[in-house]
Amino acid sequence: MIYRVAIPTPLHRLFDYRQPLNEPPAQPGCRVRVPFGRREAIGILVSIETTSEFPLDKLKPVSEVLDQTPVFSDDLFALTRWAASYYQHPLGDALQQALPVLLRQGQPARFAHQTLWHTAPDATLEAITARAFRQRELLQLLLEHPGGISADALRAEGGDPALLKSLQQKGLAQSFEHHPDLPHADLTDGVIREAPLTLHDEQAQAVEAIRAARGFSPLLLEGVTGSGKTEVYLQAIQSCLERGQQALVLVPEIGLTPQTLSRFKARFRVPVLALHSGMTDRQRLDAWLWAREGSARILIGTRSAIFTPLSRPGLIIVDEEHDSSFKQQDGFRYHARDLAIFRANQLKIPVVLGSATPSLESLQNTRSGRYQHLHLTRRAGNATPPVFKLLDIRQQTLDAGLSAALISQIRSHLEQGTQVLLFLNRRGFSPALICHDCGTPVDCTRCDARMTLHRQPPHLHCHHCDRQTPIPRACAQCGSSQLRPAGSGTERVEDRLQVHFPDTPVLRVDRDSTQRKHALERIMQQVHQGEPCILVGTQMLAKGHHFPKVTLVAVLDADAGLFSADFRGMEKTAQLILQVAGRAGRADHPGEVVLQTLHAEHPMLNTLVHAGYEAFASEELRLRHAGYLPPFSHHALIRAEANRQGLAESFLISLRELAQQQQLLPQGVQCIGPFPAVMEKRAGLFRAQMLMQSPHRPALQHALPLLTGLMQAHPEARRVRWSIDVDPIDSY
DNA sequence: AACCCGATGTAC
DNA sequence: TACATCGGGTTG
Repeated sequence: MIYRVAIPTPLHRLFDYRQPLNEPPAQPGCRVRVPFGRREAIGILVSIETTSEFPLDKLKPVSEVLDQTPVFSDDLFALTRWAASYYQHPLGDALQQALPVLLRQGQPARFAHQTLWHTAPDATLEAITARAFRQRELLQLLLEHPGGISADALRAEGGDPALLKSLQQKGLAQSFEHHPDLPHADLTDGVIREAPLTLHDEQAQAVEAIRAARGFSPLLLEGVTGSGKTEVYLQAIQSCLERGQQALVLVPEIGLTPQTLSRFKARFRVPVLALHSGMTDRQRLDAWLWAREGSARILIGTRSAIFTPLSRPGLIIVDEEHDSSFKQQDGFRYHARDLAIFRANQLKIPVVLGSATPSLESLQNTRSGRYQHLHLTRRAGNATPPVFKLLDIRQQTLDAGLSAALISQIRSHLEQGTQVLLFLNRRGFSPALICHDCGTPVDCTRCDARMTLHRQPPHLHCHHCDRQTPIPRACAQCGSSQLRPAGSGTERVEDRLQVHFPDTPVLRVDRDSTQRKHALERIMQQVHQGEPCILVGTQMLAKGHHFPKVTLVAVLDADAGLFSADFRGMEKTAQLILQVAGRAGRADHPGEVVLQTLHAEHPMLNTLVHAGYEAFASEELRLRHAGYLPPFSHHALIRAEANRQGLAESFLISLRELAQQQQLLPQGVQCIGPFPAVMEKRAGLFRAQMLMQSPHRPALQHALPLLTGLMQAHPEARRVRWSIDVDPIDSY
């Protein structure tokens, strides 16, 4: 028998091994330890063959089969294999990434075992002489913990675990292996702990539609901020739990706030488990095992949680489905939302995509009838929607990005005793440091980019490659000492606001100000006390948190994404603006949203703020259709990078020529480019890209492995690093 | 990718 | 002479 094994390497092929002697055949989906070159690797057994293309006498035997039962169930195996093929990623690497870290490292697929100690059934304190008072102390502690206690916990309570052996020899203490209990495993009285909220009409209809869904049913839940999407999720999950099934909830990277988790835990008695980056590898493996055995009933996690095994799957929810963090941006570039659709189809269960600002892809899927469209247009609790205003800043002098009109508006809101939120998606003090005598900016030596000036602490920082340098005292070009900051980031806005409003706290929220542990928590605590304050921040502010006392939201640079080279720029801008706007005002305080813009007549901005997201999306879809852009065509972006200029581009030109000579591109598959990346040099590498486009997804899918084959065999591939991004969401 | 090998460059 | 760096090759 020959084992065909997928090994985590960048190689797009599998490797054959001999079955170890005197061992029963292993099942596909099991991990195997194999010799690989001069090292060992852990691979996944993909199939068992009777023949090999490779000379039989050169096959090495598998060193060890690591699993009795496969770590890949049939459905997860199929999902991951499909994803590897769809995203043109080597199977071995894709399979590895679908597993928890400890399983990748070859640890057994078992729960953590802890050795606990307890007393023997008839042990009493009198059995120990008063002279052995340390042993008596220890026995006393054991008697206080009839359920068992670990050696470490004994030490923490002042006992000496070294004496456990003596107690054991006297027959007074015993050790046992403990498999940790699943948290919140309280199933005595049904699944509900806390009564559900009363639904308004639209919510009730949405819950009903999800409950009525049978088999594979994709639903798009489009609900404005504050319309109660989460309550819809909770009640849909309730039905799923009552049928004895499990629910998988995917959230964006920053979306997994403790509040979200505690809301699920407060509602249900069933075990709710989170899967996120803050957990230890052991915690993640335990959660994976609990999900697989079916005892974890609700799984909430980010992108990679789509690969969680479920024994009784009933419902998948993707919250904030438009969020780009569902797409992995390097290596195995899968989109968790799209894999969620695949998985729901495979498992024949409903999948709910929820968002206030759905992606155009999902909206188009509702139009074509593939997804059912559910709407929540009303805000819960009579909250009024915010009022939008485009603030024309043409010919206005700006003070660190703030117009005089905005400053006076901030003042009037603060005087009413409410809070203000300013959004600027640019951290640091200023995005450039420019010589006032000769006009030369300080550039990053490794990127085609300006260095960003930071003042807290003072240094220059390249946001593209992370290079940091001290602030130069003179211009490298002309020697002048007149280096001045140009433009403003959050630090500078914070500074100027503090000058304008010396008596009001100005709280900056960005990656820099929240690096220290609990820094963000502390800021949030201050905001929630409700005193007037000004929040200044990047997109960190736009997600997750709600600020009921904020009555004014201002987007300082609404034009930032308006004219980007990326055709998705407008969509992303609209989603971000509405997301930020949604932070403001609840119930009694109607919110006001001010967008500072140089393009107050911009048709799309006007459609967005005056007619709403659906109207905006219709218009944007019309433009995409006219331009043969996604979702009306499908893209795969071939990226290449090399350490010398021109190499990456010539590699792609050669690829294109080879593909055309060999007629590898089916009818309708168009090749656009190659062209240098928008920022050609980044982190010392010169980058180029070529776009493959087709109105017909299968045609594109047919061409991609052929292109991959060409690139792998290409002699230049030694000097050029290439990758394929299927369904890219940003070019760069 | 991780690892090896051989050729060439360079610090001492 | 010892070592670092680069290009090229291999993985069953």
